Amino acid sequence: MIEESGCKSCALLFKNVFRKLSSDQVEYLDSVRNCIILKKGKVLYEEGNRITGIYCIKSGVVKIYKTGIEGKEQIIKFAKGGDIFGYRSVINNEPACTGVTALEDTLLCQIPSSDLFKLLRENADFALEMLHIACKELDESNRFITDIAQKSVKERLAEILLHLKNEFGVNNEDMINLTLTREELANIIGTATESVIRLLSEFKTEGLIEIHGRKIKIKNESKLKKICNSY
Amino acid sequence: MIEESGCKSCALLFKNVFRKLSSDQVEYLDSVRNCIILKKGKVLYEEGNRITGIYCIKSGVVKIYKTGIEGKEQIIKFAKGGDIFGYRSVINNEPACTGVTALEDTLLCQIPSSDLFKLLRENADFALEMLHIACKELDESNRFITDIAQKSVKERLAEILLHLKNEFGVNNEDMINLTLTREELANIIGTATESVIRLLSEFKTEGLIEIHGRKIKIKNESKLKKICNSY
DNA sequence: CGCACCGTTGATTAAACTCAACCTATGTGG
DNA sequence: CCACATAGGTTGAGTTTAATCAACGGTGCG
Repeated sequence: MIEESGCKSCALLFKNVFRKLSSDQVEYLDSVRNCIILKKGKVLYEEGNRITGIYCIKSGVVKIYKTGIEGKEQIIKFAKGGDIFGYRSVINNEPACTGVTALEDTLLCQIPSSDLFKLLRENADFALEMLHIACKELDESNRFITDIAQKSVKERLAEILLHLKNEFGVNNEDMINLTLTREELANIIGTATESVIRLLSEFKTEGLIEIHGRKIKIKNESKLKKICNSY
Repeated sequence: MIEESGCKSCALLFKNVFRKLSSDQVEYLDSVRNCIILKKGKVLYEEGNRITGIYCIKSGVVKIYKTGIEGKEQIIKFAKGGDIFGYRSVINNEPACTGVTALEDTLLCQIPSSDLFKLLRENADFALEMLHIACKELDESNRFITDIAQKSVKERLAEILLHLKNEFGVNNEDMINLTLTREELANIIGTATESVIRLLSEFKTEGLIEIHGRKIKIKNESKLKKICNSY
């Protein structure tokens, strides 16, 4: 299962932030990283923990969330194969401002902070690429603010379904390749679980989606797009 | 009014991102920057515009906002003396994802993109500092998401008043040093203008704040903090 | 003067939350 | 193997919150 052949032969190397590293640097990365297997449902770290490096996902999916009023979870984003996370806390040398939990069995590598800084200092292209990623996330967060502040729950749910399809794709039955509980869906768009349930069944009644347990298939994408008012 | 003595003698140089530059680099910065005076109410750029460099504020305040449903403005943040903005679009080489308008007469410098990249490439400390700033903003945006998603309008208004006091300070009469219209306040917290008006007068009735036109004084900070459930 | 913008208030409506009950599947310990 | 607990899902009723619509007053400016 864990064919740990090293970063050099990692299929994701050429797509992710580390593609800017020299081959010597990739070898260095290989020598300092730690591999972690995180079983579905397991917590990698909690908000407020000190973390000692950034994480890079080889396979699987995690949710990244903040804990708000009375412990209510607010999902900020997901990370999947090739994505890095945890860099905000490392760069700013602060405790984690989010918690991370696996949604599927997940294989990840940790790169210790000091080694990350070493690489950032000796490779300007790599540093620029990191900056790139941070700016991209910033953009996404700002869009999200606008959406939550201005759209109705219904519009947001339609949008998040389209977004999940886009980000995770579909399986051979056209089902979105990420299964979330109703509560998790609610914790993305910032609403109550019951509201998600009611709206999902409304979408289903209108023939926009198909539901099989936690698997969702989008049947009428253009109508969903009309509902969400953007995308 | 515009004592343009150059970056080297800019009082803000030692507080902002450029403090990591060498003195040669500061001189270079000085030679490539463009100075802009932006009168109160004037638009610097609109969402979707191509911008040719990043901006650094010498004095004044601008609001940075996205345009959402039916043109409704969503204020993402403010920028004041020493702050930089516009770097997201420059770094990612994309059209501006926000608009910028002066809330007061504002003096700013523009640093052309190519010169920014030159400095980022030749000075790792500077690049790290930029990364730092981006990560800090990312953190703020994520907190904001959680707030908007989970808090009531009342809680959010209380919070933003405390936040504005913190960020802009108060004048000799204890009034918050930033004057916004009721609509602008609504466009920060994502609500209707009328709701802001009603809640402000409620806070006033309860003796939490004092209102003189657009000037607001916080009279009972601890009670406001209780209302906003954090801070 | 008259227009435009801002602020305010009241009445009404609509959206979404909360609470409560109940059902199902799954897993656990006796 | 059964009894029970737990977690997730669903539905209905009632309530709360906040948006919308409408009217109106004040202020400043060309």
